[in-house]
Amino acid sequence: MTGSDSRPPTLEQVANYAGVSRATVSRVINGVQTVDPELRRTVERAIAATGYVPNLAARSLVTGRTDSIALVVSEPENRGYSTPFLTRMFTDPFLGRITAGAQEVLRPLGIHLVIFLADPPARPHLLRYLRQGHVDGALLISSHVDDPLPGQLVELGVPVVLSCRPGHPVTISYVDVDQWAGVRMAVDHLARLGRRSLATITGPLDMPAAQDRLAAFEQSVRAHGLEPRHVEGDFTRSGGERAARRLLTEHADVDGIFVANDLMADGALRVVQETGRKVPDEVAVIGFDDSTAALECHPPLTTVRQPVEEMAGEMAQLLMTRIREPQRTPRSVIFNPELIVRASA
Amino acid sequence: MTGSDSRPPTLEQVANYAGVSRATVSRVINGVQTVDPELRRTVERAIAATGYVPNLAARSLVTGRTDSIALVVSEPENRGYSTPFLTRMFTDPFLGRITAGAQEVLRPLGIHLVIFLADPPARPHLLRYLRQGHVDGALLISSHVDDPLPGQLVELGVPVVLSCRPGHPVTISYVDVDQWAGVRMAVDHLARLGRRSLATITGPLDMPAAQDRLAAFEQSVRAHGLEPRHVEGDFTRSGGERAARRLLTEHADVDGIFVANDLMADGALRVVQETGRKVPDEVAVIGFDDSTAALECHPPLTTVRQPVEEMAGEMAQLLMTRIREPQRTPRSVIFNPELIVRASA
DNA sequence: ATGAAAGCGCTAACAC
DNA sequence: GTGTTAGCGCTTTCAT
Repeated sequence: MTGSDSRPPTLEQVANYAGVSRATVSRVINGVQTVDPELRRTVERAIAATGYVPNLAARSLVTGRTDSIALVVSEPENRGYSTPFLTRMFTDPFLGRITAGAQEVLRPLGIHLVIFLADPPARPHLLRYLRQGHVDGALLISSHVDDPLPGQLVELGVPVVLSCRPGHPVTISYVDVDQWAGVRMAVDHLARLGRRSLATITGPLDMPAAQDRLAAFEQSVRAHGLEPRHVEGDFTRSGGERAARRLLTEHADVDGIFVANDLMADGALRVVQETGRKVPDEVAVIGFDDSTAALECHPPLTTVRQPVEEMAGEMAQLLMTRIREPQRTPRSVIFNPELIVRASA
Repeated sequence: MTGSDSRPPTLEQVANYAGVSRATVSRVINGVQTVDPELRRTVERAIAATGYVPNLAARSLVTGRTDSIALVVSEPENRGYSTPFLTRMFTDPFLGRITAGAQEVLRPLGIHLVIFLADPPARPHLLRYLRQGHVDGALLISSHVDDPLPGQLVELGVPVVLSCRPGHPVTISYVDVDQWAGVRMAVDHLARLGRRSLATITGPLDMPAAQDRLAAFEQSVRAHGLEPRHVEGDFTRSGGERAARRLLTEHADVDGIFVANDLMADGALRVVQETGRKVPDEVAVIGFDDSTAALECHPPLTTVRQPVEEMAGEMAQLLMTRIREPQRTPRSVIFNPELIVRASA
């Protein structure tokens, strides 16, 4: 059946071929148990012979479901990043872990995960895409504090789960790591190593995660009777280099640095060593994430582990229950971080 | 209209609201010109008032189109990579450039681009997804030589364009860079610098692009009367480090290295310098891609530029014409590379 | 320029 | 356990 027929075979054609009704074929396709085993085999042969594939649009029109959900990575506006959005997304192992974790949960459910990268010019498309019912719901990653997307989606009635605490209060499920606990672990570790001149390289301070980590850093450092310092970075490797350079210039005496993600920590590590300082003896460095980048650092990076895969899996689960029971009030889940000690601190 | 109605408004409801027929509303929605301007405004008001959004499934059922295409990144089997597929995909800036280039073309056409990462466990899902008509066609990235996916898709009648020369001859459009020309530029440059002991770090040798670059390297080096050497890498940064370590052990006299992509070149650069060799004076290093990673290398990387964004744009264009005119024979387009000289060679 | 009506391919009641 | 039937929401002839 090397289909040169202009149109693909339909349920009806399969039914005719098998000498049964459309309903029976439909039942076989959908795995309904109440079908005579013999008839089922007849139908299955007919399906194979005709090369039949269900038409999704038709099914979706009647069921109202699409069995696919979107993983949306959104950036509300172009800030002064040196690297374009798409490059950043495809340079940080973070997204890969999210995808893997979500797929793990979705795959057994027969749900497709489609990835959607929404930089500013893509946003109108994204909204259309989601409103049109291409997907049953969305996992939303990122979110600068003033990202309007979460609100818009809720208003549109699209089931959504966020990847971290929303910037503004919205009635919405989210999953996050206990940022404060994680940062405190890092700071305590630095203090335990006897470091007294502590600084942090932050993420973009318009992102909730970056804000949380900075606030937690400052409080934890003060709790040790020390004076916190910080430089703003942008979560990229080269941003980490730049920030470290600035930090070492402004505060040459720093002996412990908490970097808000592993990618920047990698960059910072390089710069610290280029300036002739030994890691970890003269300057200890701790990252955040425990992504693959942490292992590729020289020396291997001590870092605060986020269970990203698990978190993404939980997001998927929250979303599925939200899709199934839209009126239930949103739940959120906070995960525990863990300090992974390697060679950099 | 904060829709607490269980079902979203339909065309019919808009028509009733506006006091016209469904056909007229449909025309307004689809921008058909033959509509009285006044009526059009009435309809537009009705659309706004009801908060109407077209139902994609219904439209798609009748038009047979979905106005979205998939960007599929496929890996046929798990080879012995040290890094998992998803991590690799989200660590190499390559995919981001592909996405950007494709979006550039697709966006003005109102076509959505959805990304689909297909590691081995996801493949059955992918096939179902594509067969079911979720998308009008697919841009297929990657392809190990024995990837069955291109063939399967062609057989299924899914319009496809490949990102590089297919491993096996298939009647299929593809876009590629002139690998031979690019590699020759790199080798000629090394020779011009007086390097006589040349080696290459290759990609996984089951990928056509890696094979092409190795073959081209060997021929170009021999053309200079020199003896080519090679070590197999895996296109990742840490793979580049490992390969470079092996290379320097086996051939301590190497003074020029062509690395099959920028990411591995970054790793190689690090290792070369760790062993006390100066770059470029003692060892010259040239990469391939001219991705953002090239600029972040220390020193900045001399590399062979692939116009990835343009190539992806061309892929999108080829795919769209293939979708519109399925019977036309597939066309392929080869792009010219360019040597970007920076500090590493 | 507008409306009426015929499906697109499928699922889900409902009858048998 | 199987078939019949009524739509799902939209586009698109075909009349008017």
